[in-house]
Amino acid sequence: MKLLIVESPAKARKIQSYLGAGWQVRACLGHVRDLPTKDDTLPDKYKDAPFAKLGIDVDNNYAPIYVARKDKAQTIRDLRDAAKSADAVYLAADPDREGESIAWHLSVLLGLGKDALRVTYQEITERAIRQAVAHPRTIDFNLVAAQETRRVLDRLAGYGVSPLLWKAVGGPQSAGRVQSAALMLLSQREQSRLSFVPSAFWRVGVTVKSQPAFKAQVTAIRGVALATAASFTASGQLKPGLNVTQLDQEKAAQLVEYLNRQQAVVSAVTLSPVVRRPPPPLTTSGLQQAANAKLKLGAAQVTKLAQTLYEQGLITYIRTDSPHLSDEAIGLAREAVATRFGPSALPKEGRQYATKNQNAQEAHEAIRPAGKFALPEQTGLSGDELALYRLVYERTLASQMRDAVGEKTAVTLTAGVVTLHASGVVLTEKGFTALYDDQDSSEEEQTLPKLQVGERFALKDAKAEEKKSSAPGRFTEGKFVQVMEKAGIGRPSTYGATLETLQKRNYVALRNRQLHVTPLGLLVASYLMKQVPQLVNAEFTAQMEGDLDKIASGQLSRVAYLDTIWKGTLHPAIHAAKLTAPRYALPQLNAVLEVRGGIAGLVVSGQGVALPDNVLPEDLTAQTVAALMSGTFTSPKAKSPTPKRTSGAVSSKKRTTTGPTATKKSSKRAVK
DNA sequence: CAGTGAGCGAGCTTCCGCTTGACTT
Repeated sequence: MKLLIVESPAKARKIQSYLGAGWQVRACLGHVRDLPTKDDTLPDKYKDAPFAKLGIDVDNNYAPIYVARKDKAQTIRDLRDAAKSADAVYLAADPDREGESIAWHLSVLLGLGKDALRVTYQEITERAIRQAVAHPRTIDFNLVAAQETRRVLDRLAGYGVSPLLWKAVGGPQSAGRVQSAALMLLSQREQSRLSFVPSAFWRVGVTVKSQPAFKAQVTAIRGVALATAASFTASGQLKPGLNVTQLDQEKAAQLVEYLNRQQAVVSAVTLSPVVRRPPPPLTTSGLQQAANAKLKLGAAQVTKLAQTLYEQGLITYIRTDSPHLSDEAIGLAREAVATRFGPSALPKEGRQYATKNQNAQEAHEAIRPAGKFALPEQTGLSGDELALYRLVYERTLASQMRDAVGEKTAVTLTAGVVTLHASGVVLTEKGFTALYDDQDSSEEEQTLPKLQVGERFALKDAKAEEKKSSAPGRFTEGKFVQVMEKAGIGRPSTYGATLETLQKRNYVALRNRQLHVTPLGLLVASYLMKQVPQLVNAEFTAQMEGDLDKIASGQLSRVAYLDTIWKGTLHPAIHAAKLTAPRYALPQLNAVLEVRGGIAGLVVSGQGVALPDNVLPEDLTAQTVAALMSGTFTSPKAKSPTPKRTSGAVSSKKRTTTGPTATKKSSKRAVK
């Protein structure tokens, strides 16, 4: 009897069915050993070591203390028993950095030694599995070193910087390579919104009485362009060096009257082909984004639903960064498309998609229907589960369908001294959009008639409209998962957990499905930016990934790299960091955000007041600030009215606020 | 003398990434 150990139980069942008798396939459920946490009891030799809590002996080549994970005690016992009675043990954790590490930890726990048998495969088919077990290799210790470097760095950074926040901010705060970089991205967006000054401008549109009629916008007067949102800076000024006309209400009204008396002459018609490619098959971040946008589901809920679909064998593994489809999957998808839309809906060859993500590890396939591609209505699912399966199903099929093809028409018209523009798109071949449309349907483009240069039309219904430039929008959970992926922060298995941590710490809160940074979050981000800028820099992770690759290929030593980062950068910054409580000025309100004992407060002309739990920066206006200071403030809208759709991650722990005396009660450690 | 409350000081918090059930609310 041979024992094969994989990570996931679902995978184990599948592979067991391929290998059959003579093999026992078991799952280890991910990592089995880790650095100690405060709940772990250490081996006697480390009990009194000064680095026991940190779990890393920095002065001894950053040697980690590894302990068997408590939550895996039963799993480890089972695997040991199985290994004892096996003739050979094959370690088949996922083919990536973490998987190689898991294989090594297993080899230690099961006493398999340096020559333990390691196997990897890229897809789960009988042929691929048999091929893999026929050609085992040994563990790649450089790759294991790369993982250990990542783990050690994260512990050093997290346990090094978090205590600064305990002292400067108070309360159980936290910082880390991933959560703090994510908080910084959100905080920068919130700050640019806070400082944004909207600019008003007028736009004038008119209906052109052709057959059929269409709408055109005024773009210039006497050759000088009209101001648009893009003409203004974030501080509400016209961009320098820009020659534009800025209408006021009166001038806009004059223009409306002028246009209604004019005829327009077509002065230019530009036709250009439009080709839209289908979106790629789903990855974890793509699923989060699509389910959030189309089904209004929160990150935690998408994960939960997708996990149940995975466990029912309806879709493939849900934590992946690869859009790759196996040949078998492409065949099944093409078959399903042909059945539904006929063979003409398919391109000659199957489509394969490459990842755009530099940090992708590509240990798993894209998220797609598993097995025989059950039709959504045949799955027996209902509600959100059905909707999510349908999304996966349709995105997979769409990725194999033909491009949507059409033509874009752009028209310029002249009406006296006024220049007008109109454009329209006509799809001549619907392609994949017959099944899945990823364009926002609210931005539907109009259809223009065939027009000739020199044609003349009357105008009617001119309308002037005041518009305002708007600040960059906040992120939804789905959108932000994509931002994290693009920045290389976090992994498919942690995007959701990072969002939960930020909410649990009360740095970030969801309102109307948008991620807001809380006052506390602004203060923490501003403190970290000032004292430990290296940690909040999104580039930090990207560079780390490059260096980990060098360690994995043997070009860089683990100790040399950790010395550069820890002794050269992070440790000096932590050592020099000031422990003063952060402040955040709100100049428009003549107010300052401060923090005492982990609770954000507002100070106006020497008077301080603690902010209630659910007050967000967007709530802080002259009126609310006055109400807060006079004690007549009532909390903004209570919890979201549709709790089913919220992520479920929001901490509901009640804080007792200390009222208007919070500032007076300043503790000395927050000052010194 | 017992009960109360202000004031002080000690002890605590934390990271990221891989996987699911086994727990309680």
